[in-house]
Amino acid sequence: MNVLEKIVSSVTSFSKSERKVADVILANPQITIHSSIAALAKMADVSEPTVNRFCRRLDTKGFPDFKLHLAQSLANGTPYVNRHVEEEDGPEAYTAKIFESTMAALDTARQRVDINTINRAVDVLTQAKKISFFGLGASASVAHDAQNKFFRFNVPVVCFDDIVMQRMSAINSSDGDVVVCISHTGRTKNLCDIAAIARENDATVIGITAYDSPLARECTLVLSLDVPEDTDMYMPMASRVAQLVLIDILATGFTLRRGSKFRENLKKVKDSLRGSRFEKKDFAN
Amino acid sequence: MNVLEKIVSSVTSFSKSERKVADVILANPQITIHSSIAALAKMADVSEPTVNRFCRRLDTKGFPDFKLHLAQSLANGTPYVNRHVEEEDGPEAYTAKIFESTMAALDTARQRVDINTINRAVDVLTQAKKISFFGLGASASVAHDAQNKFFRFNVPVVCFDDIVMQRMSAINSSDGDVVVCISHTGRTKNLCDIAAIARENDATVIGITAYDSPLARECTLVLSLDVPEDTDMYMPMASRVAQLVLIDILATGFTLRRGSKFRENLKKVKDSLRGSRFEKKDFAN
DNA sequence: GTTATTATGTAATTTAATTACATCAAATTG
DNA sequence: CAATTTGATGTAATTAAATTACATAATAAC
Repeated sequence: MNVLEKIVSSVTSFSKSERKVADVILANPQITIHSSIAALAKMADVSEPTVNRFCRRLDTKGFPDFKLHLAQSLANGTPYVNRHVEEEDGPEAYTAKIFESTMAALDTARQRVDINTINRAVDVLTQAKKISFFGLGASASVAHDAQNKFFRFNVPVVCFDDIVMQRMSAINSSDGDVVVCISHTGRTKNLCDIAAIARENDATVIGITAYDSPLARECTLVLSLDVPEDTDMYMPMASRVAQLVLIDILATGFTLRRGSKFRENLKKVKDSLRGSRFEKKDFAN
Repeated sequence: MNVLEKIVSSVTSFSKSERKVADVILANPQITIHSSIAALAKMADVSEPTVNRFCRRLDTKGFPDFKLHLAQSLANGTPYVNRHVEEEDGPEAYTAKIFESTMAALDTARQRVDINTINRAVDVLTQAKKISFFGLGASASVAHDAQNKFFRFNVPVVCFDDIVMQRMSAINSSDGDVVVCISHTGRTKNLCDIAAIARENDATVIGITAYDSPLARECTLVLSLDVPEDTDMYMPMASRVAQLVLIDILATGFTLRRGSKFRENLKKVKDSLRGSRFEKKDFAN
């Protein structure tokens, strides 16, 4: 266990002043390693020996040694601890926490995702006559993003965030069509209906959703992420980022399957933007 | 480039004594980080100031700072490197690479983001009469996502991905309105226009875009991320994830600024979904 | 309410690192 | 080849940083 994790895990056993030190260090680890013990003590509003004692408590020889350990922890790609945002957090604290818990979520997702299913999903997608992305609420923007990626592949892609359009589209689907339903919880009734309708019409249904959810049961293929979500904020955050990365992975798999000459296609799409953009050189100095 | 690599690469430019120091450090890096400057000087059979000068030559502040850098170098290969996807990668390989480079991008973004600007952006947003999110292409889905977050706060929020609607909306804006323009490159002409128009009409314009881009120049406040993007795929991936996390941060800052009773509001919004969802207990086993 | 224990801070001490300066070695020039 | 300059290196003094020892305050136990 590295020092940062150690601090987080033993935060309860700290005294009041040590807690202050821990908070400051966790909020600004980068700054800490470039600070003297005096500077850190001042930031935490404690005395220098308190900082020193804090270091010893974490089994380091002293402050300089502690900084060494801390530097190594930070270099190790940082421990992605899922720390919850709290009422009294300042901008530094909540910014760091959100970045970290998002990274922690991606780390979990990476470990849990089933490569086999991804591969099968890519299979299905590359052979699709038409691809539809459906999501509601926060998942709607993930669906949009997916459309933005897949339309480049010269495959008919649709994306609806309107439940009526989704229904109509699902009813019209047929063999060879792929419908991707996106929902973190997998418990949105309307979307479950869509999945069921699409399947009745012989479409292949891929669910980006929770394993063992009502939606999952309606799907041909389930890409489950099972990312822990900080529900204190009542907003989907990390889960949606994980979904997007999954979309990236599917899109990447798609292009790789199609081979290198297909990549030129993508370049053409990107190049088509040229006229609508300011050239980079105009602003070089 | 980390310090160890730097030592190796600049070994030719060292003086005789500096060379001795380099040799000792490269031979015993682990020992070095736990040695004093005196001990190291003795090992290398040079004077202490020589060691100090050696450290400075490597662009560190001094010996302790050098040890810090060395410690980070030794803390073995940052696990989250931005590895590019290659033609012959199988599903495992590209899945891992995309997860990793996304995490690496977030890590960079976290280090580069300016907390002060975030704080000011939150300030501006909490005081807004109306908030508009504008993006085009891949950034459009980020704008949608932002709308999905901010509409919960009981503030008028609009989001357009249609350039005509954006224009009309921007012209209608006035003092107290906040317009958030999202663009990775910051070089999309249409969006720069929108920002300019909004500013002419006294709106505050926040840009989530590249620092020192044409768009950035039109903005009141610039939230720059500067995330490295794998352009081989010709699709925005990591940059867009970083933008989303930034939106999460702004939304979180917003709710924290509004205090705890405001959080109950969010809960209400979430609870409103109850009827449209299958209850969890129905499926617990 | 008193005592013991732990936590924290102040001031002194020690240790480490840096600076300023002196000396030496090598290179360059007349 | 001697003289001068430049750069490299070391010595000693100085400054900065960290640690220790001790005192005081807070807390818990009796």
